[in-house]
Amino acid sequence: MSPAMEQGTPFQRKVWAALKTIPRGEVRTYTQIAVQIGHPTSARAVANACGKNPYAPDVPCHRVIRADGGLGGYSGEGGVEQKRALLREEGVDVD
DNA sequence: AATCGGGCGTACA
DNA sequence: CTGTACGCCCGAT
Repeated sequence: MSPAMEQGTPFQRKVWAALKTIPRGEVRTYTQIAVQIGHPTSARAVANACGKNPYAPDVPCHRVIRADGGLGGYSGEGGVEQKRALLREEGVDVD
């Protein structure tokens, strides 16, 4: 495990765990993740957790999109641009 | 399509 | 500990 992961908040750990369960080539919405970790109303908090996750591919935050089908954003390098590229490589149609 | 308010966890003063 | 500001949001006007 990465050392950075040991410092995350309890909420963040749940989010990361959920993100890791996303199969390659598929995407999940922030709301879905929120529900999966037991916080159905904390979609925004989930997004916040992801944004504070400048971590390695251990946590595929790029596989998380908005509920309306949009990509949302990306705090990682390359911004939403990189996010889109990754999804497209995994077989996700982002147009 | 654009705008508004609700709702949630974290960081900081 | 209380209050304020913020974010990769969401659903309803």
